[in-house]
Amino acid sequence: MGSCSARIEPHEVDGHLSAGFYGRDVVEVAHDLVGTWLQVGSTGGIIVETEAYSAEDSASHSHRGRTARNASMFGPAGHAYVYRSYGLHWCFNIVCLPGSAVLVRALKPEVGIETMYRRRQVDDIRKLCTGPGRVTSALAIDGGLDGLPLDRPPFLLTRYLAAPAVIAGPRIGITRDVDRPWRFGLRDTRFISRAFR
DNA sequence: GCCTCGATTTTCT
DNA sequence: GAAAATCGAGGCC
Repeated sequence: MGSCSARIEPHEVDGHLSAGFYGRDVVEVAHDLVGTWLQVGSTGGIIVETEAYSAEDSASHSHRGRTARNASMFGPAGHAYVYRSYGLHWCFNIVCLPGSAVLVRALKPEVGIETMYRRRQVDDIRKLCTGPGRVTSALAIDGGLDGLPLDRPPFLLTRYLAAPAVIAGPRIGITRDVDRPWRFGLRDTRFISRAFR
């Protein structure tokens, strides 16, 4: 049988990004997610900032193995990992290879903007989805969505910008492995949580 | 604009 | 007991 022929995994199915897209090196996926469309229910926008966290990375929740909180990081690629940060905020991640995930840090708001203003209680569009805790607040993401697949409602993740200009730099808010340039951002946008150096 | 501080869950020492 | 992949408010310049 012809088991030696390479099989090309499609990265999109009916417009949705698929398991073949997510099940790659987390740094590549974090880079490639910049410029994609993320929608949850009626709210969403363009992903403009991400960070990669891998299994061999001491800044990652998965570094010391599986716990109740991080179990979704060891589940299927293309599912959500949602965790509580600093006891208050939720953070939304996209699971890649086992023990790795991409943190979504910022969106450019595009749809459901009035709903997002109502949820966020702010008057500045840059405070809607600029920052990981703000993204989950605006899109109503909480622990109830932890572990769910991203290729069906309430999620919608699709390619959007054709050839986004992506820049890279060190991650934010971590104390270990601080020098890895695993934060990615869209170059020409004001919806980034902090400037790249 | 900058800085400091406090809220609260999860994990580790 | 303390630190962590954060945010918003209040004080100051």
